[in-house]
Amino acid sequence: MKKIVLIEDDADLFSLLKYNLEKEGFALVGSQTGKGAIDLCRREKPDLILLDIMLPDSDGLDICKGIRNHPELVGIPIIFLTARASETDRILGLELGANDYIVKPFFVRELIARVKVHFRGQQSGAKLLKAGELELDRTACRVKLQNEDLQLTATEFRLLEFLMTRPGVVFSREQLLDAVWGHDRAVTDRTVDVYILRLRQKIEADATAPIFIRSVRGFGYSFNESVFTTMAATA
Amino acid sequence: MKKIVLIEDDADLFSLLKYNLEKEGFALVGSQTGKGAIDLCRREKPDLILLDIMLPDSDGLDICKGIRNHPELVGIPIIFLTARASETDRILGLELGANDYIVKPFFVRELIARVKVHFRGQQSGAKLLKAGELELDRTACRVKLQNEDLQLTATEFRLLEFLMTRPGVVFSREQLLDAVWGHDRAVTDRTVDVYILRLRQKIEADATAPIFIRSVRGFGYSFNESVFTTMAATA
DNA sequence: AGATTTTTTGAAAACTTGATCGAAACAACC
DNA sequence: GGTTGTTTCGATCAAGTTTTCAAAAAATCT
Repeated sequence: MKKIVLIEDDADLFSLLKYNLEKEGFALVGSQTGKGAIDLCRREKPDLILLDIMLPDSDGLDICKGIRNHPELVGIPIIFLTARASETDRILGLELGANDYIVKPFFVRELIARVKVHFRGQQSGAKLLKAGELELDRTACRVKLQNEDLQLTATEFRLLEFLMTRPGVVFSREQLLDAVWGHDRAVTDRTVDVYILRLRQKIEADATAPIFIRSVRGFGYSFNESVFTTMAATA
Repeated sequence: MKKIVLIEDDADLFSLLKYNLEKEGFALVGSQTGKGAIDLCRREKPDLILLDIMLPDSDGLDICKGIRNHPELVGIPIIFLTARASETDRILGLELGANDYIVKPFFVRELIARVKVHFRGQQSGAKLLKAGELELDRTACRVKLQNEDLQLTATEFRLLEFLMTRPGVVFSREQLLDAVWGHDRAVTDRTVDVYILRLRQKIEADATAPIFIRSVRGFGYSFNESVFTTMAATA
C-alpha cells in the first residue's frame, strides 16, 4: 500500500482529501502545520508528498527545498497544492523540485488521477531487471549474477537488456540485429550466435543446459520468462 | 540532447512551441496531423511526447492508447495539450496513460517547466557531497581530498558535481556535454575524455585503477556509487 | 539410419574505443 | 595589451571488442 504525507492547513480541505485518498486505498499521514513536516517525512518515509505552499507557520517552498536537500527524502515525488496561480509561482514551484503543481480550487478526482500517475510512472520506469540470481541495472549498466559483478561488453549488455525486457518473446536473428545493432548494420546473422554464446558463457552455470537464454530452433532466441520477476527500482 | 515529438494541428501554436522548445535546447520533431503519429514516434524514439487531443484527422486519446500499447514506446512520457478542460476529460486523459494534462490556453514557460520536470532525474540538492575521502562543497565551489584543498577549474568542478550528484548512473559523453557544457556547445565529445583524465589526475590516488570515476566502455562514465555516502546539509 | 539443416564453438583478423599528450585557441585578469 | 591559466582539438598508442570464418555438434526430416 502506498503511503502519502499531506501537509495542508485548511481543516476542511484536509479532511476532504484524507477521506478521498483513504477511500482510494492510500495510507494517509498528515499535518496541518508546516513546522515538523520534514521530520514527519523522515519518520514516515512516504511514497508521495502533497504540500500546500501557503501555511500559517512556514513556507511550502522551503519545505520542498528541505526535502530535496535530505538524502533520505530526495526522490519522493512532491505535488504542490496552492491558490497561487500566477505564471511565476507555477514555474518557481516546478523548478524548486515539485513534480506537479495543482492550483486551487481543483477537482478532487483530478488530484487523485495525478497522484496515481506518479505511482504508475515509478513502475514503468523499472531500472532494475531481476531474473532469479541474475540482475541487470539499466542505469548503472551493470549485470550481477549471485551478487557478483559480471563484465559484459556494450553489445553483450544491450542484447541481454533487450531480451530481458521482453521475456518469453522469441526473436529472430534478424530482429535482434535490428534492435541491438541498429538498422544500418552490415553484419551477418551468425554474429548473433556468437554473442548468445558469449552471454551464456558468462551468465549460465551450465552452458549445455541454459536456464536464461533459450534457443528456439528455426526461429531464434528468447529470454526464459519462467525464471523472471521484475522488481521496482529502489533508487 | 533530449528529443520531443509534438503533435499539434494549430499552425501558430505549433511554431510557437517549436521555437520555444528548440530555444531551450530540445530537439523537436513534429507533425500537424495525427495520422502518422505513432509511426513518427517509432521512427524517432523521442524522450517525450506532446500531444494535442483534438486533431482534425484523429483523436489524441487514441494515439495515446496506441503508444501505450507499443512495446517500444511504452514508458515514454506523454503530455496532453488540450482545450478540453472538464473534470471528466482531465481524468480520462490521465487514466489513459498521460503523464501530465495541460489545459489551453497555457503559459509557454509553464509548459517548458513541466517538460523539464519529466527529464529531471530526482537528485540530491545536498550542499556537501562526501564520497569517502573526497568532499565537494557546492556552495563554496570547493573540493577537498583527505581534507586538502584541490584546485579544480570551473568545468572540472561542474563535471565532478554533475557526476557526484548522480552516483551510479552512467552518462554518455553526449549527455555530459549537454549537462555540463550546455546545449549551445560546439565541442567534440573527445573533450569529455580530457576532462575525465584531468579530474582523475587530481582526485584518483592511482590513475590506472580509478576508485571514483568509472569508465563504462561503449556507454560513457559514471561516479562510483559504492564509494559514496551523502551527509545531511549543514544549512 | 543417413542426409540435411541449424546451432554451437574456437580462433584469428579487423576494427573501435578510451587514455594520454602536446600544442593551439581562447578567455580572464591585471 | 600582455600574462596567465583554461579549454579544445588532433594524433598516437594500447587494450579490448567485434566480426568473420570454418569446423564440430546437435536437432530434424525422410
